[in-house]
Amino acid sequence: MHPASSRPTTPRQRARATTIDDAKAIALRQLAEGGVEAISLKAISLELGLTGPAIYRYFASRNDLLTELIVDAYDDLATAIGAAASATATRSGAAQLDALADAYRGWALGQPHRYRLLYAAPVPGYEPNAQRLVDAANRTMATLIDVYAQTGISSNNPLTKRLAKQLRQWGNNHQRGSASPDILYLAVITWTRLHGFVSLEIENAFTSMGVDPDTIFRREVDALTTS
Amino acid sequence: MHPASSRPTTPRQRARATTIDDAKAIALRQLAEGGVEAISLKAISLELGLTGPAIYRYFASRNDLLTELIVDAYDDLATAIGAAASATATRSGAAQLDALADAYRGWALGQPHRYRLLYAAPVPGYEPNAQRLVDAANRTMATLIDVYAQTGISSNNPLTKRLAKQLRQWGNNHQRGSASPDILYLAVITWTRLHGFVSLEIENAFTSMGVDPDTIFRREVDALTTS
DNA sequence: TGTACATCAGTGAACGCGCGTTCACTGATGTAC
DNA sequence: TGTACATCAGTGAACGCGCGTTCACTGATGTAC
Repeated sequence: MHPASSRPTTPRQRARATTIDDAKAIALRQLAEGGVEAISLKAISLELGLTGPAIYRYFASRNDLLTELIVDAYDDLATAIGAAASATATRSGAAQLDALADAYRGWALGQPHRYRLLYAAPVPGYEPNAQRLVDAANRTMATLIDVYAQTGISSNNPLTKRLAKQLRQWGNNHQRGSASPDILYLAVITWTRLHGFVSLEIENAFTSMGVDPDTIFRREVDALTTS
Repeated sequence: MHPASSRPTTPRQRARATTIDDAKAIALRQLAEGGVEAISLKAISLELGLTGPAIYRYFASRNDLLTELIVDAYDDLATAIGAAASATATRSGAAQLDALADAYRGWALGQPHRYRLLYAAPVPGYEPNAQRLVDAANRTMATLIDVYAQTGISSNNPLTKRLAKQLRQWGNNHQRGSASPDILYLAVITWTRLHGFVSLEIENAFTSMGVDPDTIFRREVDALTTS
């Protein structure tokens, strides 16, 4: 929750970390209330009781702040699903997957603005820091793979050699070389299905249909282990 | 493609329809190049060779233009998947579903900016015209249901009475009362899975993983008919 | 422990920008008799 | 077929807005000897 204040030493550094956290909190509120375009460095600075330019002591540019927020969100989501898996580590694979899926969905429903931020279209002129974003996304994915590997769930759907090779390569890139292609494949389709469901749910697609999302979600999660 | 010019009678009406179409084309280019926030009424008007305020003869507000674009996109997508189904109407249900899925994915990959527009977060202060958007989304969904009903595919996964009732109600709301709950359920999860896959693919999630999207997509579509 | 210097937070003025939208208006096109 | 009127497209001036960002600067806090 407060990565910027994780290693405060001097008073000045502590004050600085606090200001950064406060600024991010305001930015998240702006995001929740008005979408990405409502995030304004100047407005944040004024709300902090400072003048406009002061904020540039803390963020080099608006894009920098956005990058921070996205990275934080990825890390936060990864923590949430990791925690859910830890809490159910002694239970069956299916139960662990249930917990993982619920954690993912719960995180998104609880803070839809942050979830949208993760998968928002790339802002034009936003290449700088792209590596940080990719890294953060990969950390989240790695957590998902870890949880999956831990469940002991396996797929009965044989992969082509080509796909298996690609998946193994991908696992290596994530320092997850030990994970089998089957697990990696399941992680991928779990991700696409969770994202599809959840991203529609946060736009209220199901409530406007008059259909209970919980029931369908449960069935979709079950389908992952029985296909 | 040109809904505004579908019923031109007088020269003046034709000129008007042409201007509207031109304006929308420019808006779509702005969308493709810079995202939603890059769509500007004033800039469109100037590019049309008019002065700024002239555009208000054609669109009452920026939100109105956005609504037009979204409705057009829904209709266009519905047409695309409907056409794919018609073209394969004499083939097997699985083949029709393949065609449907490919059409959906192809439409999105071909114009990612318009696909994003469909599922973009609601712009704050955007309630007016909400009904038009809901109607357009429903038309698209109705097309998907029709195609599914036509394939003759059925689910072997029994639904709870409660879910079946909700689905039937939902079908009635779309003038699709004849469709069975099984079909309606399949339509829903087809939608969530297609959306999950495609929305990640247009953000290049798979290419950055080094995994071939075509193979996984095919497998996911197959999974729909064998679960 | 005290002094000299370096670092850092914050100020205030200013830049250029493009946006959505309103208003009173002119002149051209279409319509009714 | 011609005239009187209504409709409509487009103009030009103007509004208020908030934004990101740069720059030269002051004063406070921290650091080295």
